[in-house]
Amino acid sequence: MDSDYPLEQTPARRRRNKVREAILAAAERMFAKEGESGLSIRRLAEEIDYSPSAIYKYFGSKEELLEELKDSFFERLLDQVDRVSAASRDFHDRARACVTTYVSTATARPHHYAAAFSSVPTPEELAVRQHLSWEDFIATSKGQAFKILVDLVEEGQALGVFDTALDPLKAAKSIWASCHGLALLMIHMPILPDVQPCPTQPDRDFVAYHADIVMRGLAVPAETPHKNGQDS
Amino acid sequence: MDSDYPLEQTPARRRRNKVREAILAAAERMFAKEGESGLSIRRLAEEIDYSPSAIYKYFGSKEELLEELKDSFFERLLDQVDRVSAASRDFHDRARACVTTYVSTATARPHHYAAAFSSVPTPEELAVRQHLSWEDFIATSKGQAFKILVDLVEEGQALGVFDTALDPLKAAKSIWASCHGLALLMIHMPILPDVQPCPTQPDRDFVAYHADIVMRGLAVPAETPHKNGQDS
DNA sequence: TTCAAAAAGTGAACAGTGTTCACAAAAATA
DNA sequence: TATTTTTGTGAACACTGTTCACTTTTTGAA
Repeated sequence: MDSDYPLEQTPARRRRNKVREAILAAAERMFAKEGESGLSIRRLAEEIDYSPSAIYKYFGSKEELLEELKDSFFERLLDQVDRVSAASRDFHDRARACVTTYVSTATARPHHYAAAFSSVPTPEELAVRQHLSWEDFIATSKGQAFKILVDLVEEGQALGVFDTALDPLKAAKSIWASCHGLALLMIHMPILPDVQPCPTQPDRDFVAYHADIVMRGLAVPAETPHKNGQDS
Repeated sequence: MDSDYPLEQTPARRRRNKVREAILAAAERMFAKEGESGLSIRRLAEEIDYSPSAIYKYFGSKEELLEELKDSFFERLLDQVDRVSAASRDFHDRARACVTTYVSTATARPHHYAAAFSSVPTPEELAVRQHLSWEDFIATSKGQAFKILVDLVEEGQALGVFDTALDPLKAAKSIWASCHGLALLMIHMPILPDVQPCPTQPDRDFVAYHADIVMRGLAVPAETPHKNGQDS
C-alpha cells in the first residue's frame, strides 16, 4: 500500500487531491454566483476540462459535492463566530458581535447559507432523527453552533444579565431562530424597509439593533410580575 | 364577446376553469408532499390525464404555476393571522396568537412556506427592487404581513406595553425575523431539542414561549438605563 | 344550418439535466 | 517486464421543461 511514503501523501494522492480541489473550487465559484440550479455537473466538467463522468471518480453524486460545499461553509461560519466571540471581553459586546458576525457571514454567501438549511425532511427521516442523542447532535456543526448559544446564555445568566428563570436550551433556540430569521429575511426579502440606509452596507446597523432587541428579550424582567406564565 | 352571459361565466370558461383547478389541485397535492423537485409537469399531466403540452395552455411555465401555489398559500397564511388577530381582545393574547398562528400555518405546509421565501435575487434584480415605493410594497401579500406587524407594534406602544423609543418599522422587522426564523428552524432542523416534548404536536408550546420572549424584547425597559445605545 | 375562426389538446422533437457503464489509456505495483 | 489498479472517456439511459406544427373540438356569426 503506502510502501515508501510512510505518513506523507504519495504523489498520486497529491495529484488526485489537486483535481479534487479544482472541482471544488469551480463548483464553489458557480454555486456562489448562481446557486444550486446554476451548478451543473456538465458545465462544471466543461469548466475544468474534464468529462462529466470524471467528476464521479471524485464525488459519488452532485448531492455529495453540494454537501461538502455547504458543510465547509458552515464550518467557516462557525469559525468566524468563534473568533469574534473570543475577541470581545465585555459580555454585551461579545453577544452582539456573535449575532452580527453570524448574520453578516450568512448574508455574504446567500446561496450557501440558504442551502445549508434547505432540506425538508420526510416523515420517515423525521422519525429516524427523533431517536438522536444529544451527543450525536452537538457533534455536528449545527450542534456546535447551538452549543455556543447555550453557553452564551448560561454565561449571561451567571452574570445576572439574563433571566435565570429561562431554560438555557429554550433561550438558545429562541436566539438562533431570531438570528436565522434575520439572515434569511435579508437574503430573500431585501425589499423590507431599511430605515437608516447605509449605501455601502445596507442593513448593517439593523443587525446590531436586532441583536439588542433579542438580548433584551432574555434580560431580567421588570419589577411587574404581571401574568407572564413563563416556563410553567 | 360575452353576448348572452352578461356577468356570469360562459360554459366554456367554466369548463376551462375546471381544468385549471384540476391542474392546480394535483400540483398542490404533489408539491405539498414532495416539494418543488417532486412536482414535474410530466407527472402532473399524467395524473390528470392530459398531455404535458396541455399544461402550457393554462400556465406559461412551471415557474408561473408554482408562483400561484405559493401566492395562494401566503394569502391563506395572512388570512389565518388576520382572523385570530380579530378574535382576541387582550393585546398580549392577540400578539401571541398572531405569532403562533403564523408559525403553525407555516410549519403545517413546510414546502409551501420555504418556497415562498426561496428566491435569491441577483444583483440586477436587487438594483431594480431598490427603487420600489412603500405603496407598491404594502400592496403585495408580504407587504401586508409587514403592515400587520407595524400596526401591532404601534398599538402596543399606544397601550404602554412596548417601548415608544423603538421605531415601529424596525421593531416590526425584528419581530418578523424572529417568527420567520423559528418557522424555518422547525421546518429544516426538527432535530433541535424539544425540551418539553408533546407527542402529538411537538414544539407547539415552544412557539408561544418564543413569542413571549420576542415581546419582552420590545417591552419598556427596566429602570436601569445602563449603556443601551438604542436608536441612537 | 353552414362555415370560418378561435380554442383545446396532442405527439414529436429540442436542449438540457444527473448518472451509469463498458471500455481505453495511464500509472503504480509486483 | 508483466499485471493490476487507477484515471478518464464517450455513448447511452432516463429523466426534466418547453416549443411547435398539427389535429380535433368548440364557438359565434352569416
